[in-house]
Amino acid sequence: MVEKRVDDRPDAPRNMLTEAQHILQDRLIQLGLKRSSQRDTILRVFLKVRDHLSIEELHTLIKKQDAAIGYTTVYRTLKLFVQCGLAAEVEFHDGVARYEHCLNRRSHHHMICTVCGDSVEFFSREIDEIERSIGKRFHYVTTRHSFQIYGTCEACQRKLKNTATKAQ
Amino acid sequence: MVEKRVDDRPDAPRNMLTEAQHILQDRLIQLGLKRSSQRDTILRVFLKVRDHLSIEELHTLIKKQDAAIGYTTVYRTLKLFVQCGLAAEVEFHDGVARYEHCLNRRSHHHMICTVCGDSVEFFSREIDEIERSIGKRFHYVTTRHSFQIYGTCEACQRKLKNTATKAQ
DNA sequence: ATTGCTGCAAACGATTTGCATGAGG
DNA sequence: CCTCATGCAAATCGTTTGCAGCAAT
Repeated sequence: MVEKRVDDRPDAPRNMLTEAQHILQDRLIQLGLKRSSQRDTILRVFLKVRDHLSIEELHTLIKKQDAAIGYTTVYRTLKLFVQCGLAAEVEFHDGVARYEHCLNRRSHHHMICTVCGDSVEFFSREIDEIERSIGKRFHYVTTRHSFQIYGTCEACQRKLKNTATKAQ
Repeated sequence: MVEKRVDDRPDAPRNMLTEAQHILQDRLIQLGLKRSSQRDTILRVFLKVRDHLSIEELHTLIKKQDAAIGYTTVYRTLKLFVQCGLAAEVEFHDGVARYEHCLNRRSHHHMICTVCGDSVEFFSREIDEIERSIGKRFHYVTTRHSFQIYGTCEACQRKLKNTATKAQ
């Protein structure tokens, strides 16, 4: 439940790391904070991974680069990345925080299988428009929204059907 | 932070309680479970309240009817209500579970002020349509979705502006 | 030098569970 | 009677915090 696709394809360009490092660096200075080798390592690993990882999953990957990095640091650093606009929390609403990087990433949403936990990404322009118009109607300054669809994926539907045959 | 509007208006009809009691009763039998005075009391209080309450808020209200009812029972009972289709969990993503009743209740969503925690309900037919079409496209059997908008309400915008005047 | 960062262990807060007892059918 | 429901206290789990020592500027 830990290995995730690592991205070495052209659409996760080498220079995304550089870009992210600059953003982080600038933001650290703005906030009066400091660089650290741990933050560098965590950023590097985080950017290599596609999709959303829990802190635990991330920590497992990070320890392969530097076994000394602790759980707490990963928590703290991911929060920092969110502040810097490098990461976004994904709300799967299953009791664990998940993060994905949001650099060069279109706004998207997730549909989650409640049986196996798998998920697919989808895009929807309407949703952004709804945020805008509802915010306007009720005089809210909106900052973000959260949208996810829950259901059962094709594979799990099949599995459930097979299990159900004798029960029927 | 506990008192909530209690509904004695015509659109929360007397017989909603009766209807809910029947649904609960039927479902209990289906599941091989039993009635109890606690479950009755919790249902009665729960239905009287509009909007979404945390377990803590609910427990406070419930204790006024029967001081002996424990925290745990409220947790367990609300889960049961969800199973029975009487309640739905509201996902505000602030670390506490909130429930609202979903009897005779149009599907709706929430926009939440991240400063004061206040929220407004809104309706959107498009969202239901998006669930349907995305589910179809990826061959998911969808069961529900979760959508909320986060931002700052009008009152908090004013307050923030006032606080900012000297900082500027 | 000063201040922020780290890792560990302990604290935390919401929720869940184990268990002895009580109530419902 | 048998089974489920209850209330309490203890356990759990993800996350946060306090703190002493280390690292960055």
